[in-house]
Amino acid sequence: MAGDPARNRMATMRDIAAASGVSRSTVSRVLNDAPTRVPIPAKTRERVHEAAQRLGYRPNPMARALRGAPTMLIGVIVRDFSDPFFAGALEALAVETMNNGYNMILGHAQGRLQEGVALTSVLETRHCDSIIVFGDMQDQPRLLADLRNASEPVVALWQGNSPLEFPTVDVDDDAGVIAGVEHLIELGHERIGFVSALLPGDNPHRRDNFVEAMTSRFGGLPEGYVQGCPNTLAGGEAALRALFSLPEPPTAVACSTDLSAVGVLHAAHDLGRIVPDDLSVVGYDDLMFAAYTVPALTTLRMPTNEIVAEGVRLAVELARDHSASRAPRIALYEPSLIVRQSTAPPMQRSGLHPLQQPTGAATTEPAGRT
Amino acid sequence: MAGDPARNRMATMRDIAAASGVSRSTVSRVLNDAPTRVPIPAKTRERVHEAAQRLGYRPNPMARALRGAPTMLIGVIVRDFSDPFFAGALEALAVETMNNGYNMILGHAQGRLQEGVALTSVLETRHCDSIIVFGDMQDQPRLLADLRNASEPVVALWQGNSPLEFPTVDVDDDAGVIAGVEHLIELGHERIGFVSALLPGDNPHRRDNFVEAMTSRFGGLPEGYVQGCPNTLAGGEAALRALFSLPEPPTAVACSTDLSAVGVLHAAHDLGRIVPDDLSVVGYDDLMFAAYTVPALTTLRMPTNEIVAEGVRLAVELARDHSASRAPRIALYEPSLIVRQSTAPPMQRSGLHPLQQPTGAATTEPAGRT
DNA sequence: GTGAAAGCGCTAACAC
DNA sequence: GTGTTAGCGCTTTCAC
Repeated sequence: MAGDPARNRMATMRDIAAASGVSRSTVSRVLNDAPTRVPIPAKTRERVHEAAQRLGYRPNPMARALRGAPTMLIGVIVRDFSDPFFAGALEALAVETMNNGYNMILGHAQGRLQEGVALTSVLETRHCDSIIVFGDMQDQPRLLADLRNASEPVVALWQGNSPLEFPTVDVDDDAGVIAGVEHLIELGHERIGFVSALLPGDNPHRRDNFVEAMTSRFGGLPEGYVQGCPNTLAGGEAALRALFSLPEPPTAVACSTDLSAVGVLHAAHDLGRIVPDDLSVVGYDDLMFAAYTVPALTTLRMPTNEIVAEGVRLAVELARDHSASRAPRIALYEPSLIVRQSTAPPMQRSGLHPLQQPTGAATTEPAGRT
Repeated sequence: MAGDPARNRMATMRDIAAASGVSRSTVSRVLNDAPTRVPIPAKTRERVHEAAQRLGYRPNPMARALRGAPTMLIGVIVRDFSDPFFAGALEALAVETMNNGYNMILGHAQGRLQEGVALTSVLETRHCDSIIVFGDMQDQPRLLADLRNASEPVVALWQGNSPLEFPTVDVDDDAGVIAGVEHLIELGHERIGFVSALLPGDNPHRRDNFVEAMTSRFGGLPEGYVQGCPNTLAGGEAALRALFSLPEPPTAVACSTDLSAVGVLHAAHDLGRIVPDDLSVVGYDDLMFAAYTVPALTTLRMPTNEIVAEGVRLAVELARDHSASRAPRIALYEPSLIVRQSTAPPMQRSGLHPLQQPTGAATTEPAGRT
């Protein structure tokens, strides 16, 4: 009665060995196509495979891992994926890890925790072959320290301008911000404001690039032209209201994220300003929604898939090749400007005080089907 | 020379035993606070703990799992999280699993594969204590069959109207659709169209509810008033264009997702229709962006956090209590209507052919700060 | 050509 | 009070 494997138990090599009349080692050799000095006869292989098939055998990854085999798991630590940009990048990551035969195990570094999170509370690391850190973690010193000491290789994506501690893949924010500003300048704008949506823990890298670009171009920047805000729709909204309450508001606004840019568009609409006639807006990220805002948003698109692919490639390489260099280094990818309907030359009414009402009738956007 | 543990190796119980002069079993007992007949003296415990601390000991989860201990991993199979709704729900899931002391391991059911995906290619299941399926998987029969046969308990969230095969938590779509339609009817609308954005593999549940509600209310529905489309911004856009090319277009449109509703708003704007004056729009999902569309979208909000919490609770319960019932059953949660600025009473110009140009000057939305 | 045996790190039943 | 031992499922020498 206790002869065959209990109905509920997963078939093991022992079961196959019993069923096919060979020993466990032979089963292992056959199933793994292990190199063997003298070939195992086809008949034996046949029997083993048949039994494995019939019993629905699947190797136990835990037992393999215990013997040092890779778990084929990549740990991903994410700071905050309510951010729609990260949500999109995360999907790319899921697909890419799968294409490499890995699964993704997700840890969530909730920013709210006071003292800082320990790695082990975010991710049971010893499951993973390597770790990908996703987003800026500068306000999680404890976590970073744990990562530094982790035995698994760590790869960082979109680390902002955190100090370079791991092999890193990121977007070239200098080039992106400059491309956005250049675009506005070419259109004839000079009074260009900046909405600096701060990701939690992020240093204002994009903002600094903006200030530098404007300073080197125009020799300076009016007081109040850079507005910091949280990276939310409401944040962008508030920032635009602040910009428009300046004595001489900008004719164009560059935003450090599309999320804040959508808030800016909304606020402009509320204030009765027509985009792009009264105000040009440039975003950053090219979220899915950017093409469908009213009007469609001019923005910077990062090569997200390439960045993610390179990150996964690195993570896999470091996991496989224990001797590969884990030295901090960075690979940068260029964003590209996507021009849509939210940018146009400034209207010629330089003398007009910006807080005066704009002309009464709103003009309809050009339909612009893409 | 080979005395102390190799520099690079993770400390094991054997090391602690050696360092503190006790046996491995004692170490295990102390570290796990195992119930013991005769108490272990505080001094011994002290020594063991100290050694563990000093050596940076952390238990090897693989070894534990091999002995049947839970892995504290919940597998999550997601069909498509480019859908912003799923992205949001996924974050709730990540937080909730962490709050329960679990990590989430993510598998992505890529719809593109011809034959259908096998569970094992999506998720190395034997890592997980239980599995949560996220979204409708009807077009993945192979995957569903594997799930049915899986030894881990399976919980389904947002399964649409797939046949009930697992313990399931979902939103009450009947109530949601009816609430949306009732709202439009109360405003005075009678010509109400429906944009049925189809999630991949989804049967048109929300659509059927709509048709039923309208039929029972008005005795029928004009030809072409239900437009199917893919669940994308472009899909919603195309659907609205189709509705407006009907001889008698609707004065209001209910959409089965916010994503399509944003496309509808965009298309209305392109067509020179003012929302809500010329057209009322109701969405479904209350995406983060819904409050910031132009104009802000009236929509249905699901109690996402509650649904997710219940799903995780179930998954954890089934993982812990092997004898708990895994019988298919469903828990439904009610969505609630969020009224914003995209709905209003229809304009009184019933005779006007809807393809005539609307009045020339666009009227500015009421600012409506919330 | 194949089997026996050891051991990965941990736990639990059973000694002493 | 604590140590010994066996075994979770698998791989891998080594022996026959």
